[in-house]
Amino acid sequence: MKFEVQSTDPASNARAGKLETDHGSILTPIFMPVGTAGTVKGLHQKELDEVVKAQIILGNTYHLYLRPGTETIRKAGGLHKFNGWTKPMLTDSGGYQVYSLSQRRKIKEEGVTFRSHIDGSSHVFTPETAIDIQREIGADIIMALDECTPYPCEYGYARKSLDLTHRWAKRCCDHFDKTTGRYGYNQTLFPIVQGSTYKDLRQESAEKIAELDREGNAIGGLSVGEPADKMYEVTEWVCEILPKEKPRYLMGVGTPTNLLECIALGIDMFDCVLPTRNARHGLLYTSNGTINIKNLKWKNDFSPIDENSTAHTSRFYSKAYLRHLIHSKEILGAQIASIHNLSFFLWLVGEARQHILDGDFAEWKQMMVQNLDVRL
RNA sequence: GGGGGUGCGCCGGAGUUGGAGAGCCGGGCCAGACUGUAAAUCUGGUGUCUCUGACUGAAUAGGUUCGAAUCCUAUCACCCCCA
Repeated sequence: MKFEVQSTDPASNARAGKLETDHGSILTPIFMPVGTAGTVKGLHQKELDEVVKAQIILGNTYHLYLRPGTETIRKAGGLHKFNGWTKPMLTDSGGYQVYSLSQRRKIKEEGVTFRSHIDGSSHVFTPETAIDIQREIGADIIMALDECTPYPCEYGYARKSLDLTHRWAKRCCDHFDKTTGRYGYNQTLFPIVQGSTYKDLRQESAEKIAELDREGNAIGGLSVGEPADKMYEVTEWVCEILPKEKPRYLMGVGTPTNLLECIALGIDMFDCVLPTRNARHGLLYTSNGTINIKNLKWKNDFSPIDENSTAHTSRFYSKAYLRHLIHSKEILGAQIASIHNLSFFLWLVGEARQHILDGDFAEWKQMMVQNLDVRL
């Protein structure tokens, strides 16, 4: 993998870059649609590529391991072959499930034991098996196993958890370096900064993670319920320490405003379920604000969903029709709304990149942020 | 035309066989939530008002009774059977 910072914004820490993988290059800053189970819910790969213009998508180790199972993905020839997405992919390690499925897991030094949410069976994920499984899934960028801590998190627990995450990160790196990709292209491993909302822990973590000297670094444990200002503050502490010449990935973030604020702090990569999940639940993002398309006020509004959208479906179909589809729980509604939101997110980071290249990102961001959180 | 039955919430169902319903379940509807996806999910609201409390309410109009959704009479609507 190669990463190059192409331009830096004069008035902030925002940068535009290019990340090259064996499945193609990624122009940053970038938003990565989440496709947990090997699919970005509701979209064909063709739509993801040609309409949404996604450059890289996510998969999830825990979910793919449980279903369809590692063996099936190996037999398919890797996840790219299995789902037909030929561009770059990234897999999360299962570290987020340590947080989201906290009722169903036990953490030990060796690793995490999950009780499957599908059939209740027990499965042990260690740093080593997390790497092995991700080698078999075959994403271009794979993640270290970490513990994503909740918010709020007591200092004592955050301290203990952070030390474990660091030991796991080291084991992930060691195991990664002893193994190779099985499908003939390169993979790269990103370790993850943790430390909850504590400055000393975050700074220590950023230093330790940077010392591992991988090709890119991630920030985890944010967007778990803390106020947005706290998220920005932590991101700022960490970005000051993580090397500038390597990509910085802020995991699980976020809203359009979150994206712009964190790009300004020096983040290059984002992923989040918000655009797809909220789309299915009827919340649409536009440059003028958000729309709850289920609201009565759109019942007879036959204007386009978003005349400024890059997606033809959002210019073609009306608000009233989409409202009807979502209300009726019609599959097409989820599809149109998901295409809409993802198109907007990809448009937004593309615009951000262009404004960084043009040198007026900071002003543009200030203007955009005024409207993004308005409820239309 | 004759006989029998049933009527309460926006809809469907349950329940109430003289003793305190603004009241059960589901749906609909109206809102809200959602951030490395156990999520096409979850939460709340859904008679009226001057709203920490009141008022009205069991098809409609009367009647019996201390007390009626429940019993009686008439009317209306719907369903079933017979002609």
